[in-house]
Amino acid sequence: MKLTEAEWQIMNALWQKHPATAREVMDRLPAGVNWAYTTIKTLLTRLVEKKAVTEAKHANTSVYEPLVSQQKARLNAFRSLLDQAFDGAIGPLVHFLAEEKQFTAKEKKELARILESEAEDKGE
Amino acid sequence: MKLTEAEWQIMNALWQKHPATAREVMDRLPAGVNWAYTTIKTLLTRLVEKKAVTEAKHANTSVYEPLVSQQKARLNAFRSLLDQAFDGAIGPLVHFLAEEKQFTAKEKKELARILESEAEDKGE
DNA sequence: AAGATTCTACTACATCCGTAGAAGGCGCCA
DNA sequence: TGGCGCCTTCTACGGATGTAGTAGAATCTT
Repeated sequence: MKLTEAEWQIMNALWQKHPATAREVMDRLPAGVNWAYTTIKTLLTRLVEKKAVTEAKHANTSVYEPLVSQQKARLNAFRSLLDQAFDGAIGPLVHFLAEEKQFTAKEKKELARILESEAEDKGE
Repeated sequence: MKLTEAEWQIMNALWQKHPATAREVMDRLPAGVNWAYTTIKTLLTRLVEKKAVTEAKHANTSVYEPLVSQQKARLNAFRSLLDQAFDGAIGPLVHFLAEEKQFTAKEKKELARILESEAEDKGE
């Protein structure tokens, strides 16, 4: 289940609170994304076809609900990135993050801390 | 500079060793990617247009060289993922990784260790 | 030097993606 | 009851992407 960029916008809005109507989704899109209402509808329809979302009618209005969890979608996206850009392994990503000045020491420390504690929990 | 999936394959092969000819790139594509020679050429041409790669002629054969470093491309991809799927912040990614059972404790520990040491180096 | 091999440039084409307009249906308000 | 406004479904369309064929030029091979 690969989402396109535009579809991510929709899903992000939908995950925020659902079920939701197309108009609600529209209102929750980030400022700067000024799509026509029908654009949202088109995207939602495509997402329904893709089985990423369900559609239910209430009176004459469709109400949408995510079928794919945010966690799952994130995992897919993360894996794809790993496969595509980091040889499919966490090692190279780690390396990259370590090299990367773009992230603050604080961010890195936080990441490290959480991962560390997680690792402890599971015991090696 | 956004690379498409197919383009990543080419770039990955090119970063491995360069300059390289189209045929060399072809030979280095992962098993399972069995594209026609002309497909590779098309992709390389598009990458040249995008200025992600340079092309130089040696006799009648083109030799290609990446113009965009792997590090840079990775950063772009990583940032895109962050923006698209993780609210543009490292925090949610951290959370996600922590939740995610998909990664072994070992991987997490490694990630943690490297990030930790990096953070130390820079001092907070 | 002729045939085989390999390149290159160009063209092609189906599908996907972003983005939306048009036209018709339904409920609400004056 | 005639609009007004919102909803729906269908259709569209240009540009990006994946994937490759063709034809002619250059080069190697014997």
